[in-house]
Amino acid sequence: MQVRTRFAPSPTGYMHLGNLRTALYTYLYARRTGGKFILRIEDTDQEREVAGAVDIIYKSMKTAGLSHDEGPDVGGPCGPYVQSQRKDTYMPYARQLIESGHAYYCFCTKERLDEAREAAEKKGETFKYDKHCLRLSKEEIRQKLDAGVPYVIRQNIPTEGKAGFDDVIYGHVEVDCDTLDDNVLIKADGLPTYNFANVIDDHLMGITHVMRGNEYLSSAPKYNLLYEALGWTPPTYVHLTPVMVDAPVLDKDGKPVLDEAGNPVTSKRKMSKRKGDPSFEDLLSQGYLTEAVINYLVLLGWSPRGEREFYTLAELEEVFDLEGLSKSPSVFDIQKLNWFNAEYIRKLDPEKYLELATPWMARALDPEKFDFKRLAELLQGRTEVFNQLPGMIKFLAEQPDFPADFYVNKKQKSTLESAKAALEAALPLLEGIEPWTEAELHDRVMEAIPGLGMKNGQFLWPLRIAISGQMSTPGGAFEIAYLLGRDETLRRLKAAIEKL
RNA sequence: GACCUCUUGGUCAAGCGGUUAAGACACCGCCCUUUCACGGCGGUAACACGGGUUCGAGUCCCGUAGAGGUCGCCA
Repeated sequence: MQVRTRFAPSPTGYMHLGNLRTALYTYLYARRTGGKFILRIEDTDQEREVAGAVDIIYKSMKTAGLSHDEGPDVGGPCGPYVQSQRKDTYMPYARQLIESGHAYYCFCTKERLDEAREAAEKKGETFKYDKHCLRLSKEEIRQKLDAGVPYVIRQNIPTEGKAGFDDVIYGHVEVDCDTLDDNVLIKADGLPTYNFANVIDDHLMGITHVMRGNEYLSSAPKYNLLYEALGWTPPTYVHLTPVMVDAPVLDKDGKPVLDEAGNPVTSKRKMSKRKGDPSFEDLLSQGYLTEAVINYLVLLGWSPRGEREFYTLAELEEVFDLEGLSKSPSVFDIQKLNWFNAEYIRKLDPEKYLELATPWMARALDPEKFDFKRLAELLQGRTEVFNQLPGMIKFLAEQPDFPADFYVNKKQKSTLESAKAALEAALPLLEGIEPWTEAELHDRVMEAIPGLGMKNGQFLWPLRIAISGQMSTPGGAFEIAYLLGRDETLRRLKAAIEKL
C-alpha cells in the first residue's frame, strides 16, 4: 500500500521549529517510501483565526523545500484540504456514532461545566464530564433539538475496559477507559473539534501514517475508539517528541531567577514562540541558511546512525527512516546550529556569499567607500550567522576607542615601548608605499621588518591594533590597511602615535 | 492531583545481553599563524538511583526519583 502522510498545521501566524521538524519528518517519510505528502489546514477554531497565517505556512514550506503532493493550493483527489471548508462532511459521521451509541447530544451549558470543573478542582479531583446528557430520553432530546437549544456532540467512552493503540516509537500504549473523558466531537458552532476532525479527515484522505507531536499521545486511545466505532482501520501512529529549550527561569516580574552562586537558573521547556523562542522565519531573517536549519533540525530527534552529519534535503529523502527517531525530547542548541550554519556558509560559492553578505555589510559600511568583494573574501571563513557581520566590520567606518594595553601582547613580544617604536617606524614606511595594494603593503613591510630588529609580531601586532582599535579583526594588518585606504590608515596611525 | 511517556557527558546522540561506552557541538590545551577564525593534534566529561533476571545488563523486569505531556465547545 502506498504511504500517505500529512502535515496538518493550524494557522497561527508563524512556523515554529517543532512544527517545521514535524513537517520535515512527515515529508521525508513520504518521499523515502515513494508515498504522497499532503498538506491540510486545521482551522476549525474560528476564534483563533489569524489573517495571512495560511500564506506563512505555504511560504515556509516552500522555502524549506517541502513540496506537498496534495493540499489547498495544489488540489488533489481528497479536497477540500481546509477543514473549515469541509464543515458538512463531519456531521453525518457524528450522527452515525449517535445511532450506534458511541456519541450523544449534550445540552449542558458552559456555565454548568465550568462550575463542575471548579468544584472538581477544589476537591483535588480530575474533572470528567458526568455523562449527564446521556441519560436524556429520545423525547427530551427531540424537544430540545426542536426548540433550538444549543448542543454539542460528545464521544461516549465506555465506562470500563481498556483502550489503546500502537505507536511506532512508543510501542503499545494502553489506558483504562474510566480515565478518559467524553470529549466534544462537534462544537456548538457545528464545526468539529480536532479530536473528531483528525480522525475523519485522516481516514477520508487515506492517511496511512499519522506523524504528529507527542502532545496527542494521551488522546490517541480515544481516537482509536472512534476508528473502531466507525469500523475503520486505524493508521500507523508515529508520535514525535517535542523540541525543548533550556531557558532561564523567570520570576513574576520577568527577571531571571538566580541561584546561590548568582548564576541564572535554567529549566527545560517546550520551545515557544510566545516565550520568545525563534521561529523558522526568525532564524532566516537573522541570517541562518535554510539548508543549515534543515540539516540541524533533522538531526534533532533523529539519527542516521552513522558518523555522517551533513545532508541535503535530497539526500535525506533517500535515507530517512522511522527507526532513527528518538523517544525522548531534544533540547534545541543554538551553538550547534551556529556551527552548522558556519559550515554551510564556508561552502558557499564566493559570489553567492558576496550576494548574501552585501545587505548585512551595508548596514555598517557604505558600499561606495569599501571594497565589499575583498571584505567578503575575508569574512566568509569567519561568518557564523550573517547578523554578526555589521558588528565585525563597523570599526572600518569608525574606529572605536581602545585602551593602550591592547598593544601589549606577550606572545607577540609586544610591549608599550616596542609598539611605540613599531608605529613610529611604520608611519614613514607606509607613507612611501605606492601603489596602496595588499601585495605592495605586504612586501614592503615584510622586507623592512628585519632591518628594524623586530619580530614580525612586534611590528604587525601594534600596527593592526593602531589602525583597527580592536584585538581581533577579520583580517590582518595588511588587509585592514588596504580596506581602510591610504588616507584613513595614515590618519589612524598618526593619531595612535600621538596617544602613546 | 490523576493518567500517559521519557531518562547515556553541558547539548545532540551511537549502542538494540559480552564495546577500552562511538561520533559531533561546546569547553580546555598544544601546533599552524601578523590578530581572530579556519585547519591539525590531544584532553576533560555520561549509562539518574535501588532492587531483581542472567555466567554476564547502558541494553530485559520491578520500584524510586527527576523530567515532559494530557486532563478545553485549542489544536
